[in-house]
Amino acid sequence: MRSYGQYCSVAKALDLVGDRWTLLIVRELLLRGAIRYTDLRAGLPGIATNLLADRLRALEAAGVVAREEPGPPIATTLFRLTPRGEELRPAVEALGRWGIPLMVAGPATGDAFRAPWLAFPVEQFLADRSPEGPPVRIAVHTDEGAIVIESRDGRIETFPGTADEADAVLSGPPYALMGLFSGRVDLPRAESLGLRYEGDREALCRLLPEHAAEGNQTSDIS
Amino acid sequence: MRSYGQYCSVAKALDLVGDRWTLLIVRELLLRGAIRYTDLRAGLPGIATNLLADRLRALEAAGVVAREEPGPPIATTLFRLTPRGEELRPAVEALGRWGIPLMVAGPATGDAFRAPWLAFPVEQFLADRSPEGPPVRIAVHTDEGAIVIESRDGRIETFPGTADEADAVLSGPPYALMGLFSGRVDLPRAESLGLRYEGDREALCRLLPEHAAEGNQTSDIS
DNA sequence: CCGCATCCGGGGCGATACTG
DNA sequence: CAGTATCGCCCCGGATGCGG
Repeated sequence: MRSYGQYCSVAKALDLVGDRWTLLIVRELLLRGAIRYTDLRAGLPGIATNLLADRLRALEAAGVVAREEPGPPIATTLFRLTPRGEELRPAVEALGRWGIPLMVAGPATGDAFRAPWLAFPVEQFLADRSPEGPPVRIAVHTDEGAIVIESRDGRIETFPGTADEADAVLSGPPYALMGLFSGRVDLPRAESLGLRYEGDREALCRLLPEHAAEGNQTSDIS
Repeated sequence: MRSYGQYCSVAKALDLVGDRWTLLIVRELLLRGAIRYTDLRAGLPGIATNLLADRLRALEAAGVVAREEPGPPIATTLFRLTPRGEELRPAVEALGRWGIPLMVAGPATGDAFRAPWLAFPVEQFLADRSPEGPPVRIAVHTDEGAIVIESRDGRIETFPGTADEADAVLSGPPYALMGLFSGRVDLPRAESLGLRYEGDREALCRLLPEHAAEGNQTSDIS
């Protein structure tokens, strides 16, 4: 990209990661770790393939991304963030936090979706209300992938992929999941938006924000 | 800007502030508060005037910037961040922190500079080593503007402009100031880079990082 | 199939000139 | 002072090709 030509740390940062798509590439690498070019591309719906190659080269030159050629069990190239690239996490997370209200407002028509993107809202909204309790694991399944939400010692973490032993399994359209996570709708209302769940309801409500977890008792004195 | 079309909070944020120059405009508004179009432009060397107008319109539509028409003592328009725009501060500061190593490395030839941009490194590197002491105020003068660094109750703040009653006054080229603030060089070495100071040396060394403040005693037992 | 390179059309961007 | 107007250019988007 063309440099801003300003002796300012914000401008210098944007000289390296201010290009279109660049911070979204960093997002994918933060969420997915070491990943192949093709999977990276699948996580960035809409990007042109030549742009992805260009950006990866530029990020490599900037010391943000490293290319990894594992020996022969694996025949492919992996891309990963360098430690310096990992240091972009606070910046990407801050942008993600700022964008959450725009996401709660609902998807635009035609918006693409990938399950790992839920990590930002999850880590923003969910909190363990019984931090001393045993670790809890929630699987989230969508049409476009799955993530696992784990809480141990009161800390919430998310990972892409499925879990063998989950205490509960959530599935449904992204907007219903977002409503539930953000506390904008409660569980019954989320179900009317298409959400389904099975497993330990207590485990689920332990992590959900107060409003979303309301009515978690099958019979409750109103 | 063209939307990324992704139902992700980072992508949604970048849909609004990911355009070229946009986050630098937010930077200026964060550093300077309510400000006129012309001063905004002066704080963004290199921007094309039509782009600034376009971006301000887009930011206004996005609810990030508000246009203010003060009554007739003042005959001009002021631009300021809305509360929603102020919430971008963590994101801009995180990017600024990430960019600081690039700034410590020194300016590129031809880089423009404005004094308020020092706010990010100052708030990153400086800390009050005598938080219980009386408030201290350092004026920083450069060829391209001045800022004031204030510490009270252990908290460091910076403001654009000059101070009437400063405990010390620093002046010199940006690179020398950055070296001193970052602790890369000590006071004598900063002077050899063109830095000048007058006033209370103790007050200065109270805020500087350890290495920069070395040799702050006129006669010291080595 | 994976990881690109090439080509081409359109629009965002940069620089300058001009105006109410 | 606060923009608008204009015009190249290059970045970006989308499609296709291609070597390993």
